[in-house]
Amino acid sequence: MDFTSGTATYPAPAAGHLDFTGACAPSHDNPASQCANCPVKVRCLTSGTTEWETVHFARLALGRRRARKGQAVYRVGDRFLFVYAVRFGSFKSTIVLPDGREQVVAFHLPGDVVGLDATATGAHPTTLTALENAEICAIPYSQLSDVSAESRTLREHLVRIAGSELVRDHKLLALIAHSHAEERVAAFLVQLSERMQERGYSPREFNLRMTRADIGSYLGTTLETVSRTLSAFARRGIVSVERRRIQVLDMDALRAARAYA
Amino acid sequence: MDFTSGTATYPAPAAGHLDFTGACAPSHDNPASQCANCPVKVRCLTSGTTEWETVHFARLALGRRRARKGQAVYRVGDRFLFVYAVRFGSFKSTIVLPDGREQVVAFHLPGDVVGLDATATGAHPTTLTALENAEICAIPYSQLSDVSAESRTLREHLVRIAGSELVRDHKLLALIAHSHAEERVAAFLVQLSERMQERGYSPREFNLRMTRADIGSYLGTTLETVSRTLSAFARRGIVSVERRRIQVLDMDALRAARAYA
DNA sequence: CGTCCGTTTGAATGTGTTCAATGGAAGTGG
DNA sequence: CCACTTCCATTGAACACATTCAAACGGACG
Repeated sequence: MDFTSGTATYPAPAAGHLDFTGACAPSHDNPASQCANCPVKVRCLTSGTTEWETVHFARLALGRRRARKGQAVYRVGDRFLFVYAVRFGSFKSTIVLPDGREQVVAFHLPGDVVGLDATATGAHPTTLTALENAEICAIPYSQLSDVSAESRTLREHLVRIAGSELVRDHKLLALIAHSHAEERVAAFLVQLSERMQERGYSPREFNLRMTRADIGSYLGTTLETVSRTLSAFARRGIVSVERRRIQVLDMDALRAARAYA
Repeated sequence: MDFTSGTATYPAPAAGHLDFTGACAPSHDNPASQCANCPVKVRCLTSGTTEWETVHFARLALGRRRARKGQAVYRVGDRFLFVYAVRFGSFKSTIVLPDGREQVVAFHLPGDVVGLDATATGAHPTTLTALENAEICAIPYSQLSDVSAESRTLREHLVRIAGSELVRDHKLLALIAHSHAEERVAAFLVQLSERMQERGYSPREFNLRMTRADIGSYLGTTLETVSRTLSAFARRGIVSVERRRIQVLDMDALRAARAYA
């Protein structure tokens, strides 16, 4: 994680997007220019579209929104109007259990497109909460649907985003259903490490932006178990844990510990 | 389940579709007539489309396929060419764990549309296996994408199908992550009961078409625990269990036992 | 400077797993 | 058509793992 501080040691994306307090207009920019400069465009909706298609895409009335740590972009039950793309910062998606507790179902990093699950009912089934100060791009879904009529790439990309989420959910399901706490935490760290690397950050050193409770909820255990497991990994020299700062000392051992893809 | 035998006691769909050995052509029917007569069309892709859109939909080269109990329609890694709609019978979707074991991620009933998760990579991430003799409709995805360019309803329906799956997965995730075995089994039975009712069958009496091992895998527990839990419910008079035949004797108690939506 | 939140660690408890054996149903092949 | 085989389900007992309850520590923030 750690998308706001400048701790990336790997070839980081142009540092401009880290400027949380920057002077960019907060909403309804021209999407063509907005997307052209967006550091995460390769992961976003426009990925793979031709120039011709980008013209159509430019018709979208995109809006940027900032979210402070702990703030919700949308909540369970909110009317579905926008799909969102993370520009920088990180988020968690949670559902509300019948007893009122929260269950984390996903963590989102820059470039992730979020909210398509709301197409099921027209209302958001999840709450999207910022884990740190962050910025997100709001894309009107009805307009997106219009534009996708004229672009096969975009049309299929929309379904592919949902499909990718399904694949991830199934892997998570398998992880929770058939592995022990240690394997879950290892898998979580490896997954995070890989996602960091994909975004140009170090896969071996990063900050967790979520609490132990969030991780525990996501992995189907308790915060105590997460804490104990991290300590155990540290004791064995696999990682170094210092509050939320994680250093992977032995990636092979970590991968071996997860026993899951 | 029990979609092949004639045990439905509720207003059942026209019995014609139960004719597994019927004389219907095995593939490449005219979709217009095929869909018009399909007993599950209200749940399928054409749901909500106007007559005008149905004309476009008729361009699709649909193909029917039969699957015997235990046969796979597609396997992990197979190239993604078709989306499938269950006509009758039931299926399970499984992923393969690194150690070779199988993990059930979904059960499918008539009208369910399956396979969109393959859009993520162009290859199927799951194996689709028939739990009984069944029939399924194969829809070429590229053609579907073409047609959806001209129908907003179909376009959004495609995304909605994936979105609905996401919502179900998240609920399953929460169930496995934060509840005990008894609640999981109760939730499974209630969910199945509701899906039976939606399809015009009795919500209080049905056959499980999957093994205890399948249920256990799906619920993140073992077959022994499933068996024990069912026995416990039977002992308390909540259900009657006779091999795979389930009778819900006290639906309120069953709903209360799950403590989950 | 004080409070609160998040994290770590300990100890006891309980739930589900694992290993094992049995019984029965269904399907196969002679 | 019967016998055999195989798969599926049930139940028991010992064990292991994670949860729960509890306390203490440290950092962050007002």
